[in-house]
Amino acid sequence: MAQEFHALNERAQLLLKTLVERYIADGQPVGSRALSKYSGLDLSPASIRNVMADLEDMGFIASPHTSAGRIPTPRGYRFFVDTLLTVKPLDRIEINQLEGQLQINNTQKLVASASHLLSDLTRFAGVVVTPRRSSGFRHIEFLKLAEKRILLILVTAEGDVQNRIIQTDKTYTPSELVEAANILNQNYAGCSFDEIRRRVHAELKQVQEHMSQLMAAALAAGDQAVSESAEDVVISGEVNLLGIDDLSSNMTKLRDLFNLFEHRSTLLQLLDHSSRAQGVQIFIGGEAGLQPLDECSVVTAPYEVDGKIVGTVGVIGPTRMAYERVIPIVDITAKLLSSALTQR
Amino acid sequence: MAQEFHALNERAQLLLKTLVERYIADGQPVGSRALSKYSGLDLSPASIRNVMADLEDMGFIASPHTSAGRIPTPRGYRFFVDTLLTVKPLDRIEINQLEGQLQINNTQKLVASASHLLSDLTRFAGVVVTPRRSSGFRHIEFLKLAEKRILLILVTAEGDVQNRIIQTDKTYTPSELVEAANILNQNYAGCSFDEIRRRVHAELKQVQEHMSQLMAAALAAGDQAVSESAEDVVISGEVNLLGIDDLSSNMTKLRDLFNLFEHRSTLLQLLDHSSRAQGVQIFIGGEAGLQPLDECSVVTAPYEVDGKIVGTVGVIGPTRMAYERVIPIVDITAKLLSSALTQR
DNA sequence: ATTGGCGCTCGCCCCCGATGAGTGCTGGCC
DNA sequence: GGCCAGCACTCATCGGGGGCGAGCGCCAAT
Repeated sequence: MAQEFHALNERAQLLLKTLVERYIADGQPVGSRALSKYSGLDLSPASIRNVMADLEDMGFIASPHTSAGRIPTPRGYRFFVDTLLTVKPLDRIEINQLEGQLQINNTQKLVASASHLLSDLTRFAGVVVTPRRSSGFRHIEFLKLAEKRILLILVTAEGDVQNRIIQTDKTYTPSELVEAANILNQNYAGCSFDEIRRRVHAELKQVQEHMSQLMAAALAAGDQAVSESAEDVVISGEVNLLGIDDLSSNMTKLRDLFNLFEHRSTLLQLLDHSSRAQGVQIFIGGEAGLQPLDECSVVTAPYEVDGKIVGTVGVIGPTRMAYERVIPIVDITAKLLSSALTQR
Repeated sequence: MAQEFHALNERAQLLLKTLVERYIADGQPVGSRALSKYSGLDLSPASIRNVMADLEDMGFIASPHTSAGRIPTPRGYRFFVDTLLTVKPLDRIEINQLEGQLQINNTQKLVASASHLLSDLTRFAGVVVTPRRSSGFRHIEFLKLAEKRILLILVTAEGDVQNRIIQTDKTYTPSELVEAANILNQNYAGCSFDEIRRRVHAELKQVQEHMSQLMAAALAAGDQAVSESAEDVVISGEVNLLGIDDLSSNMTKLRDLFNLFEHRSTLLQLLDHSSRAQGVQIFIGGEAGLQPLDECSVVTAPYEVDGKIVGTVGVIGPTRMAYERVIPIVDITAKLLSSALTQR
């Protein structure tokens, strides 16, 4: 009534805040009585109801049915996280503990342990988009496994190791393999495979026919190896979501959600989207445009190597999650991952 | 009454068989009327009921409540799969199709695709125990990533590639790294790390101090890399189990089940157990001694390399599964995997 | 502007009776 | 002795009806 349309006065904001907090804590629709008790304001339930009606008109809250309390709408959540939420950063000690949990054996394990960290801490699903790989290589090696079976080992510029088995027509001697690897390593380390292919053609006419065959195979394999695992999503702790009653009530929704987890590519789009911005981003409900995420929120943060964003970490949980806890966790994990990757 | 205690006459067997088949097909308790219709025998429901009472006394079937039909007990299932079931092997064409689905890039991918194959075909969860690795190595290599950061690449005897990053105290030159690798490759390829450690101590006193430091680090890393990923379980298609109403009715059980999937080691015990025997093995319900598998069956088969069993493939699904379909699938997958691994 | 009061709406729960599937038993028939 | 029609009985499921209680909107009084 007397409420302006989009502006929320202080009282309304405080009430919205406590309502969202209560709902996140309890999972029960919040009524005017409860709100008058917990808001700190000295108002009777009746007055509260007036404000609640306004909040409902403005689309911040809704009631699931006539005689229940109110619950936040997606828009209500959004306003909450954007302007009402106060996150307290983790203290130094906790951060140090987390740091110890990150395995730094190699990139794959590092990424996996970051994902586990997220899911363990939040008790939701943790997700990490693995670093985008450059298309060049740092080192290449051929190893003879058997007649006409060669193991190709390829170290990317980032220090990741790829490997695959090549079937050849011809039998190569170990020294031929070493020679081929040497040529590639000495002349073309750091180049993209496309470039190498062009230059090998142009510059190495003198290279013996069978050697160039081997190299072609290597390049093709390298191409594929790089493009295949170009970017991937690591998810862990999906199990945790089974315990969340917000989600597990709708069996079909739950299944859709888990199907989404198997469809890495769809998820990747969403998460990639977030790596354009800096800092923690939050997608509430279907904001991402994915139905299975109806009742979910995704909290993400990009991580970087040498100041360049290379991937995203995140948490997927119910919309009704303790944002003030999850946000700093995601934030810190991204930072820890950044620094762990930059060191190497 | 007139029924001998443990022996089932032909009629009883036929009825048990059709009962189990009907129940597997419908998921509904089977009553005497349905059984008299589908058994092929020309018997009235009343007569069927007599036999059913006997079957119940002997513990092969049970009724969930007074006025429902009967469902097989675990013991009933066991008898069914052991002596009543007729599996028809897949025909050549199907097998060839499957063979095409197995990626043979490298062992990890091969195992992963085998697991996917199983889950896709059965619409249950597919599981593969990765091959046990021998503790020796085929090839080792050090690569300098940065000052005091060395990438260790280790090719196992089976042709798998492991990698990890070593932090060193001292800065090594690339040629030192090559030299160290050469020493190891030329003298100790194929030996276990324990053995190498002893022999390096004894034989290479003359090796410079800092070199032996590097090697110690390498050996430690190698040890750990091998033992860490010594044996692992790859699961895929867990999602499929969410759709099975036998399982997803009990939310808590479902959660227990998914928790089991995260506890690889527990699962490993069960699956390892199966790799002692030859051919397809079936665990019905809690036969494995794991509560979460109450209403599940596990169908497994070992696979081999060069005639030696090295791992297990399997399917985890509801006890009420179409065994005559699942069994040949698991069987064939194990054989395909064996041959794919033996080739290399 | 705030608030106590009042009537109203609904979701939840429990009880109840009807329905129907399936059983066990009995007694007669071949 | 095996088979089977008939019958009484049990019990899960389903839909309807009533009581309960939470919470709301509105209004009149302060």
